[in-house]
Amino acid sequence: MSGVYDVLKERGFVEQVSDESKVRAMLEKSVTCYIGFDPTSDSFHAGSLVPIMALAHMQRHGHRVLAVVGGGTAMIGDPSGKTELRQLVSKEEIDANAEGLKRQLAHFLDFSGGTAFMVNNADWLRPLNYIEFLRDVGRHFSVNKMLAAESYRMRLETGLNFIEFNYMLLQAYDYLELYRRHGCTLQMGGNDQWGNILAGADLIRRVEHGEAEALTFPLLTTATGAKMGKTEKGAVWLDPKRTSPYEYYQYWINADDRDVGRFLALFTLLPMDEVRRLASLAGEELREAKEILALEATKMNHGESEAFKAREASRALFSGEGGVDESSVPTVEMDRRRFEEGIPAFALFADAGLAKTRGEARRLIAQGGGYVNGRRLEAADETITAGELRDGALMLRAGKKKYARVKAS
RNA sequence: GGGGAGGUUCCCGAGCGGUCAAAGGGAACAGACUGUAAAUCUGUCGCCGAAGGCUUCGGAGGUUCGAAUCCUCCCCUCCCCA
Repeated sequence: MSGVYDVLKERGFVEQVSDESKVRAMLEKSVTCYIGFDPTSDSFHAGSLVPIMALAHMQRHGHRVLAVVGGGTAMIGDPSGKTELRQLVSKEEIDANAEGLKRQLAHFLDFSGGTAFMVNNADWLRPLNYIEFLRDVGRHFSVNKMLAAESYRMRLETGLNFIEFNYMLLQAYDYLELYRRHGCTLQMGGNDQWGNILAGADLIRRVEHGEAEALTFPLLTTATGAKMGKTEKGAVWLDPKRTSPYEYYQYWINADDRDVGRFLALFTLLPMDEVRRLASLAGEELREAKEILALEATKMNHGESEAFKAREASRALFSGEGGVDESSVPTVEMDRRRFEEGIPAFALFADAGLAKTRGEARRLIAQGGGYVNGRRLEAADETITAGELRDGALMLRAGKKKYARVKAS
């Protein structure tokens, strides 16, 4: 169990720590740590992988980890790092979402051995009595201090309402409650949570005279400045129904050169020696590193067999045409009669999801970015007929990288 | 509660009675170049379409031959004062 701290540090997980030497010493023995997650959706996306991987490391090093879903706080909305009031979510939705999140966490954490737990802060937040809460918790908070906090300062310019202003108290109270219930002495989170986490550690000190620490992760952006886990098409979800393993794999293999080393360290469990070797590859060779990154990251989330399937599909599609295990490419079903009648290419692309509108599909094809079975289309209104079907399916390609298989049924 | 400034297409931001589907920038998409990377260059970037049509400028009404642009009411945001 020794050395998680160094592992986390070396792999790039550490942005700020409340007290480095204390935390390091604390982690020599088994501790209980927690990270809060927002149940505003029933799936995580790649942007949440840093905290998830951090928990995975902690558990692997013999610590107890708590994944806390903010069933209570999600009803408030955390203002940190946001410029606008967040959408409030209903209770029912939150509870259902929490279930989905737990299933995904189970790919990274082992919930069976009594060293990983999922708890919901709704359990203690919802029954709270306002008056008591103000007396017991509220009195420990200085408004002056809160206003000075980085997380609120930004919002002070655009406006912050009272409900959000309370978020810090609730999250601090979470930490206190977890300290009491589970002996939790380390809270981790994204760097935007720094203020909230410290507030919790502070509260524990004041109320329980206990010692609790804080550790934050860097907020990642890609080398081009994009948010981690976002693509033009939206978030990269961990849920295979929202982002297929193939697309997930593609997200990683498309990583910017400059991100490869960081990503290998953060999102795979490969030994750091290997990570460093891969990251030092230059030029075209770096593609090998990206392939490993994509494979390993996909394995973590979707398991080995899906990861290998995704790699095969990806290799086949990008190494020229030819035999592809087409089943791993996103597939859309379409009525066979439409092919028998003949379908205009632009309609086909739009309906297959490769373009949002028919107009966009027209443009795509007109600009030379539309392919059917590897043949570049000349005109957007070209008619595609059943004669083009191969084994009852068509392989469509939009631009260089987007594929879709259309199956006639 | 009083006073002021605003809400424009994904974002920022011009427009302030016709020439506006709406400048400019960013993002995004396609092509060329490449290594499924970046950078660069070119093109595209409301919806349907062959022409042409249709729906947009916070919401609802109104004035006008004609409104994103003028008027009325409403909603929302920010600032100053209470």
